[in-house]
Amino acid sequence: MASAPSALKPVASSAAAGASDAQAVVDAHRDEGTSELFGITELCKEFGISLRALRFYEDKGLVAPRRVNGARVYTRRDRARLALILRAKDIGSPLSEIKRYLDLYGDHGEGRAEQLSYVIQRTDTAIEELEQKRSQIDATLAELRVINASCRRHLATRRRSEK
Amino acid sequence: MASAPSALKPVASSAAAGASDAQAVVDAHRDEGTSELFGITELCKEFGISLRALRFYEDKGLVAPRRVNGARVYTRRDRARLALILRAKDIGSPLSEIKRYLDLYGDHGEGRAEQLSYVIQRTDTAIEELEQKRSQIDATLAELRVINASCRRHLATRRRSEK
DNA sequence: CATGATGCTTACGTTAACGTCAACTTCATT
DNA sequence: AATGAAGTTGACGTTAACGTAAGCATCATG
Repeated sequence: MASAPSALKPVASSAAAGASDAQAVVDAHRDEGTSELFGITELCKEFGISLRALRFYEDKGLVAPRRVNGARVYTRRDRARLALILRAKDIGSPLSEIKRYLDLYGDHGEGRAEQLSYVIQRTDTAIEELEQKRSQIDATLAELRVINASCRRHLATRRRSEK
Repeated sequence: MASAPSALKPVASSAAAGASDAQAVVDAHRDEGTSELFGITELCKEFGISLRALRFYEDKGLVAPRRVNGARVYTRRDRARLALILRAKDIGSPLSEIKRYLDLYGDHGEGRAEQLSYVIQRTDTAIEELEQKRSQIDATLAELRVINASCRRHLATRRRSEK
């Protein structure tokens, strides 16, 4: 709630125009496009985070940019991962969770059946957890609306009896 | 996401049977019922938190139980506050936020018009922020479902070509 | 070639949210 | 009176997520 404006841009939908946003994001993540590359400051500015933070995420193994003469070079995929990281953070997940979380976006399609069902399991539980969190938010929202309405009523009544 | 099962019980709806859950929670919070009292271990067990944690929340001014011979005694209101605190935590708000947040549940109805509109403002922005967070969760959910479905498809295809 | 600008690494500092101890006090029992 | 359970207050340790500062390499430019 105190989280910065968090410039979470739509990750520039890439693939088919018919694909849903979610599909696009997932695709973008898998895409190892060597095409567009980004520098660290570039990316940090775009997402409104500090250099230190991004390097920190790297230390934690959340992103792994290539190096060119020691300098970090980020691909579109790294950029997509970063977007996921920041969104997950805003949702309130700790980085430790996010790391395991990110693996899910990786290579569904290549692995053996065993790994596929593992991903299915993980996503299933992740979905459940998120749905729970969502319902918590809904409950809080409902209460806040009650308070808000109550205040507005009181205020209205007060104004009537004032003049 | 790593949050414990979080035994968030419905706070035992109190008032009119017609009132919504949200209304009941808000009412329960305002109710300074001297009736039911709780000890610290009792409350901690009920909500599945540590003694240290609850005392910590007190240090931070989130709850203010009465003292009887130095020992903490919690009212139903304190209990309701605790429920709100834990839910807000699960949502991902830091305690610092939660503190200001809790004031909203306090005394809408008594204050002067000035204070009423202040609460309205605060709730308005809080509602907006929560709605944003909610939509972030929705986006993530959508993506996870895409991944999940994709894996299931792959798995199905694999099984077909296996025999 | 000197000079920024940009980037890298190492290391220490910081805040939040507790956990863990240690050293009592209070209360109910034995 | 002694014991044990439950509670209290510090004080210190810890983990997460960075911020800040120091010192060094690289690269384009005047």
